[in-house]
Amino acid sequence: MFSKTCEYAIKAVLYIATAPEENNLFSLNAIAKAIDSPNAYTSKILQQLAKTNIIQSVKGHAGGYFIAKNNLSTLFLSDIVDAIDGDGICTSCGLGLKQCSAKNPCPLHDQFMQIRTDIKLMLKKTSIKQMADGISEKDFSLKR
Amino acid sequence: MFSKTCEYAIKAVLYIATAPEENNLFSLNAIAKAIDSPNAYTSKILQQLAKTNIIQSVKGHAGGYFIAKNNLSTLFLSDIVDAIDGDGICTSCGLGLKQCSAKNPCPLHDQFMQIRTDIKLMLKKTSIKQMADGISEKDFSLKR
DNA sequence: TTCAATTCGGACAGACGCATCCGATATGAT
DNA sequence: ATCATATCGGATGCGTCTGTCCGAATTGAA
Repeated sequence: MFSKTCEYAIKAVLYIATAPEENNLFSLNAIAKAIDSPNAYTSKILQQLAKTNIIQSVKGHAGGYFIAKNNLSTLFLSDIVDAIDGDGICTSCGLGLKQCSAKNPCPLHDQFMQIRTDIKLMLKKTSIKQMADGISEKDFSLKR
Repeated sequence: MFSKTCEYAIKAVLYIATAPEENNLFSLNAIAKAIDSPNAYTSKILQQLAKTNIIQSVKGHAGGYFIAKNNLSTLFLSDIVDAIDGDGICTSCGLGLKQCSAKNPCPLHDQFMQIRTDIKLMLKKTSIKQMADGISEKDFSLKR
């Protein structure tokens, strides 16, 4: 469904979003450990998320990553997926045809239309904050 | 959604399934041309489909590939996807967690459950024969 | 029998996603 | 100032999926 990079990104954002207080910082090491991801690779992903303003970074001594509180309330799963994998999962043809459309449909077009619509809707309405709150409540796992 | 290999496989099977008469043979070259796929690579995929009995092959001069008529009526999209990509698309966790389940769910588990169920159902009930019939009628494209 | 057409099967090449390494840069503490 | 602790950014390596090459095997036709 998602690329491995995107899976790491989602887990990282969810973990950062569990911060109980505003502007609570998490270091790269803490994040990578919490989501059981390779340290160096996770660094790249966090940089990418910072560049697209999904998370914020603080450089230097005692630095780390956090999510601005005003961002958190408007942050959805779709934002992360778009930033990392793009929106191909919701738009591209099931057979990989570039000219596939409602007017010029591939044989699978109708079958996939509904699925893609459902995925798009799910990503759009799944709030990061809501999921992060669920983690602290129910001890959801971000590892294994 | 699917691997490129799987996309080629689906297109190839759909093309072969458009045969108007029983046991109508298509050569590798004809298939690759019809679905706009690399010749040599398509060969590998057709071998794989033949090994899993989704299609049948005839070796030697004037050989080629065909689908046994009694197979065609019971052949569904899920058969091809299972043979090439496996059933991970319908079963594996959205975050790539191996121990994710209803008892021990990841934060995305509930959201993905419905999507995966829908995909599985769609693949299971989408008949190759039915789609192939649609191709001859409406001039669906298997290229571009 | 010989030849041409075709699938089969193994080895190899290329591209891209995944992952690592290391120096540069930034920042707070001593 | 100097140092320790972080993130940043470029270069590089690895593995898998995608794709190619070529000879072997099979079959029908001349």
